[in-house]
Amino acid sequence: MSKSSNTKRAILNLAEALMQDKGFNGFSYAHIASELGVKNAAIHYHFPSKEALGGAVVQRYRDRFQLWVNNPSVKDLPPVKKLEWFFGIYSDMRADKGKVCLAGSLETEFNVIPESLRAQTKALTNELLSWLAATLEEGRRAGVFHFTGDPTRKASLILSSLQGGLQLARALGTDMFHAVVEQHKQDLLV
Amino acid sequence: MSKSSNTKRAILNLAEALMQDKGFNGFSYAHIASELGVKNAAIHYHFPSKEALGGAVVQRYRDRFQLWVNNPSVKDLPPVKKLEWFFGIYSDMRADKGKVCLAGSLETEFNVIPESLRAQTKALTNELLSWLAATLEEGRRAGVFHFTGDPTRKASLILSSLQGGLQLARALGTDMFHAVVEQHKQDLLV
DNA sequence: GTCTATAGGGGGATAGAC
DNA sequence: GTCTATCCCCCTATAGAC
Repeated sequence: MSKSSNTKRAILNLAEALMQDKGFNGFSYAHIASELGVKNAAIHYHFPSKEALGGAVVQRYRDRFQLWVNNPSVKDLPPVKKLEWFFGIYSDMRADKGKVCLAGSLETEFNVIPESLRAQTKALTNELLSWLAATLEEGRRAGVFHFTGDPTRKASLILSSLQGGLQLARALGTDMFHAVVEQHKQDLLV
Repeated sequence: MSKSSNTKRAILNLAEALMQDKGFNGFSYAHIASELGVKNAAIHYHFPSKEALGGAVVQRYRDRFQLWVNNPSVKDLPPVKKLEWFFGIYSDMRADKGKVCLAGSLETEFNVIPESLRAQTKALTNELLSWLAATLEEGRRAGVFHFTGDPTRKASLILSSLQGGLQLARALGTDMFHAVVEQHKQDLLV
């Protein structure tokens, strides 16, 4: 039972890392198996199909984000600190072997992944965007963020640039990603 | 000879569309062959390997962009119109079956494509960013664009958000992409 | 829970006829 | 230039032993 949980969690961890590194269609059961020192079939025992494995990865990713934003250590932060925390998530991905955002990876592969994963991708993206829009609105009302128009519109700009920035950094280097973050701070806080 | 050119060009066109739709590792020679009504081997005659095909697609894409920006019909445009033209390229991709930017697609697959394609991706991204930065600087000097900091920094924000915006739109709809563009116009022109 | 063994399909690529 | 035929590899997935 505890051994089961360990393997299952290890598979999830590796699958998540691989999806952010190579994409859903860019890794195989063999990658995970060899890394974990088990055989192909062992993975199928825990996750009957690759589609199920991918779905579990995204579901856990979503749950983790909701857990974070509902935790007082984030929820009670002032808007500026909340945003810095959010930017930090993406900076950490970049620092962690040049990973990209899971949502961005799945959106790029949108037309070559199973329908259930597309649905998971939509849900994840919605949740990221909703939280960001709410945070921007909160900050503008508090007078610390400055932007015009609908908060959701500004949120879509920021979210898309963080996604795209992590990708851009693969071609042009980490500085490119930090430039995106710094420019947002300039634009919002001035 | 003319028949050769026709087939070769048709392969390039289809491969480019497929890379923007499904990614480099998301399409196969079989896709192209069946669509064109030829056999697998015919494609290998024109492009010895998939790597060569992908490289030719990106090279043509780069050449086309350089041709555009050096043409008087774009080169002589005022900065605001230049930027609108650039945004229009991405809007057209979105309208064309939800394609994403070729650079973004390749960056997401960066760790699962051949080295020669990675080099092509870097070159393409550099060229897009350089042109955008120069245009932003030109507009700021002319007093029509308003932003603070290095033009390349602002350019990296805009480019990454266009890339990411096309991807976001796959999950949340076309409005999400237009929101990104509109927000940029607000931010720059106010 | 994990193994061996294998099925069954799709992928890129090549040889040689036409 | 395009075809048929085929090779070989990697993939996901399953059956049944341990």
